[in-house]
Amino acid sequence: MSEVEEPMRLVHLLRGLTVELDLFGAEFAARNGLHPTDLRALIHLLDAARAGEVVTPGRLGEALGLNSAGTTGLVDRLERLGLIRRERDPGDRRKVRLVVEERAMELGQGFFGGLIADLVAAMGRFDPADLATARRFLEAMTAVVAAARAER
Amino acid sequence: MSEVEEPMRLVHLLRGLTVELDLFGAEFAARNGLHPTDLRALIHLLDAARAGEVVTPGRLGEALGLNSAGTTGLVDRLERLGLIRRERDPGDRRKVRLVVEERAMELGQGFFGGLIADLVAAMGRFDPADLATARRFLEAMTAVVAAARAER
DNA sequence: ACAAGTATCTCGCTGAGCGAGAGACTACTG
DNA sequence: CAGTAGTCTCTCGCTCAGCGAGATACTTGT
Repeated sequence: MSEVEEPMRLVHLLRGLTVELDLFGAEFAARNGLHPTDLRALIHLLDAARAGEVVTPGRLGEALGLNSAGTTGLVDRLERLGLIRRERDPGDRRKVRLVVEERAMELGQGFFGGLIADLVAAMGRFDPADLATARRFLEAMTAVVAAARAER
Repeated sequence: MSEVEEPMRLVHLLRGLTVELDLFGAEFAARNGLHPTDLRALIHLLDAARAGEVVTPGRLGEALGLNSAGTTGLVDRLERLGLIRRERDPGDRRKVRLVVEERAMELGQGFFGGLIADLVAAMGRFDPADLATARRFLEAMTAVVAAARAER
């Protein structure tokens, strides 16, 4: 194995993996009458809910790279689908809290649940030292991409 | 480290990495007056060109999940930007060959070039055995996602 | 009380992508 | 070989996600 070939092979693997994950997400979204943006929003909202953070339309729009008008539309859509609910923040009445509904959790479970279980099962076939190596590797790659993004 | 925690941490790392890569791509696309779809198309076309494969609008649309009308629009856009050129297939005159222009290669280089160099440099700080492990890991995860996609 | 700042929403618009189907060409069948 | 079915691409009309500009409602500092 040449010293140049192996890294390139890994680069292509990384790209291929992101493509597969994107397609998986897009197909899941389409099957549930969502747009890719809706799914990304849902993921963001569920992550925040699990971390106990309050999400407002402003924060959500910023995370997804939408302007305020687009964000209002997105929130309208999610609300119409019964995935979230708007609630005025009692402390600062300019703000709106986006509350995740039960249905959204179930949808998220349907999306992630099976895939995560499969991924974890596949990881079970690696020994702990290898998983630690994989983790170091992924952390290094993520740091590189994040740095490239920040600098440009 | 618990036996359950480490895999979940890896799952989140994988997701985080794909998010970073997506955002990187989206920002690059926006800066060059492209839509995310255009960039995905460009990547597909460059991959095919490197592999010496002929791409037609039909194949491209299928790869990106677009219908024929959307594909025509996409190809129009890429042609207008001077990234590709349409050529009738002399063998089967129903088909159109999408020929990648020099400008597209340069754009692709601008997108991938720097990032790939950084990724490869970061990989250089791992020893070959670790890279082999990372590769096995990525191949396993890609296979899981591909299988999940195929089955649903 | 007033000005400046912040969070969200409304309005009108652009354009990506869809469904339906037309047009051009090829391949199969009797 | 004619006729018909199949394939590839494109056109037309439409829907709707997301944008820019600005209105509205509320908060904060003076």
